[in-house]
Amino acid sequence: MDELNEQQQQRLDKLRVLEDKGLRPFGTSFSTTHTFETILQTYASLPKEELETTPISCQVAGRIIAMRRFGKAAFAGLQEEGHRLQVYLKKDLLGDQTYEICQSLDLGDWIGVEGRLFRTKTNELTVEVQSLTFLTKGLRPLPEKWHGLTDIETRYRQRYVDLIANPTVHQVFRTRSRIISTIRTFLTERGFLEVETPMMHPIPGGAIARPFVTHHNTLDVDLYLRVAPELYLKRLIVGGFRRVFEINRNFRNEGISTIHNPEFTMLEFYQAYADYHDLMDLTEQLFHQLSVEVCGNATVDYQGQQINLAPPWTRLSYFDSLVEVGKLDKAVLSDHHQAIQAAKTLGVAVSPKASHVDLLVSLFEETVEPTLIQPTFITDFPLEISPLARKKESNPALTDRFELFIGGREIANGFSELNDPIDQRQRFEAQVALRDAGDEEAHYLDEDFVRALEYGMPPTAGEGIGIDRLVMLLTNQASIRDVILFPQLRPDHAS
RNA sequence: GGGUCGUUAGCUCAGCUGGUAGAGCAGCUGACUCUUAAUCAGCGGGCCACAGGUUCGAUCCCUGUACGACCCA
Repeated sequence: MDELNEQQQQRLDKLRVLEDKGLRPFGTSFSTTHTFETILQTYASLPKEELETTPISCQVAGRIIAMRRFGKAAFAGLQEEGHRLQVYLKKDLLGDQTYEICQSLDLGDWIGVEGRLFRTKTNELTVEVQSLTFLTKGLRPLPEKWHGLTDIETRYRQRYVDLIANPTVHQVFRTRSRIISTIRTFLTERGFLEVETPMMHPIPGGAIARPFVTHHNTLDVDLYLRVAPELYLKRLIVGGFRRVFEINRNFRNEGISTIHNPEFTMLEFYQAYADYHDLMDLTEQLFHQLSVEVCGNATVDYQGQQINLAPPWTRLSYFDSLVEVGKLDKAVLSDHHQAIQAAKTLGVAVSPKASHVDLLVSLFEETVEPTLIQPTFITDFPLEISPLARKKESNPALTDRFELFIGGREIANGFSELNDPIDQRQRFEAQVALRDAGDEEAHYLDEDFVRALEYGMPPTAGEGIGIDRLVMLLTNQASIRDVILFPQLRPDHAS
């Protein structure tokens, strides 16, 4: 423990005083009749007179976050689950002994109270306390009441303090939970089965990304934290599940930014007999429903931009987007030297090893992606960067794939799955060649996955949706760290 | 990895060209039985992120380190 400051010492002293009075500073249980939320909802509009003629008793508990004392009476603000309720402590109702305890209460302490609801002169719904139970002593002072806790580093490192001091933060994480449960219901209602597949993979696969490595001692093998569940979910389609989904963590050993956390939550779902068009339709429905149910409107404000999630959304092919949105010369699409020139003109860094498709990817990220504010499906991605997607019948250099962009960033990725094991093996081999040439993000050859496809996977479409970025959009948060309870930070050696 | 900025009381922040530090809230003591940024009177509280350097003297100038934010790769 750190060296105690003055206020911590005073709180420890008060704890001893409570003990001397025979009270437990860290209590056991307390039964409540209401949550603050139900009280505030149920009685919000009940007038003063009615509360007096038909008294309502309640037993509630919360953390003290405000205290205004008047000698022989006091008002305390309690907080529970991000909601606030005032209680009135009066000496002649509580008795001398209990009131003495009230006088030593600190901001941060937890108490339970029993009493009657009334409205004050200023009409605030308040509990007039008849008896008080001390629940837990808080040994550290709370942040300040006006500004709360604003230091970003402390907010992330000590999220518990952030949640106490900033009710809007509390609200963001409640909304996050609502978003995820709405997604579960949406998919379950449509016949999708929720499954759990391994987080530790002997061969990392399913995405182009660098994995984290760990070691299993008894088996004496290296295992990789998964970069995506894709290859396991498709094995389940092979096994005969018609529609499956998984909402869980992926781990990618990459940099940290306002839109990247090393562990992040991904929804992946797979639907047999469907193609990528079906999934674009389904995605429009899902996002529209989420927006209406969670935000109350099909249009959401994201960082000052109005984003309309009502379908239908723009659908535009990858190549067309480079020309129409990115304003690049059409020759760039086919001519390597033109592409290099375009990159240089735009100031995009060009590796001498970069293939033509690598250049197009960079040009897309530079000229197209940031401009896609309204929901847009970009379709028909090049084969080389889509090693798990089905070839387009009309053009085998492309795939039946889409990515969804909203607010200038990628939010989802889906495609008609490649179910031809012979083609899949060739694609893996091309990836292995890239890996041998030094590309650490390229795929490994997963023999067991190819074997699964050899047993026959029905035509299937699959999609992944980045849950954290979706939550950012629907809660209007600028940084991924504001939608992840405990974002990854460098270890803090000071504490 | 590079650049810019930041780190001062429990919290939020001031601190001028270098002379060993201030406010508000919170805390403590006292007054007050309908306050809600309660009010009034008084009082405490600091390794100025850390380590060096320059200087008679450093929160302040210089170098480095740690952590964070933003931008770039």
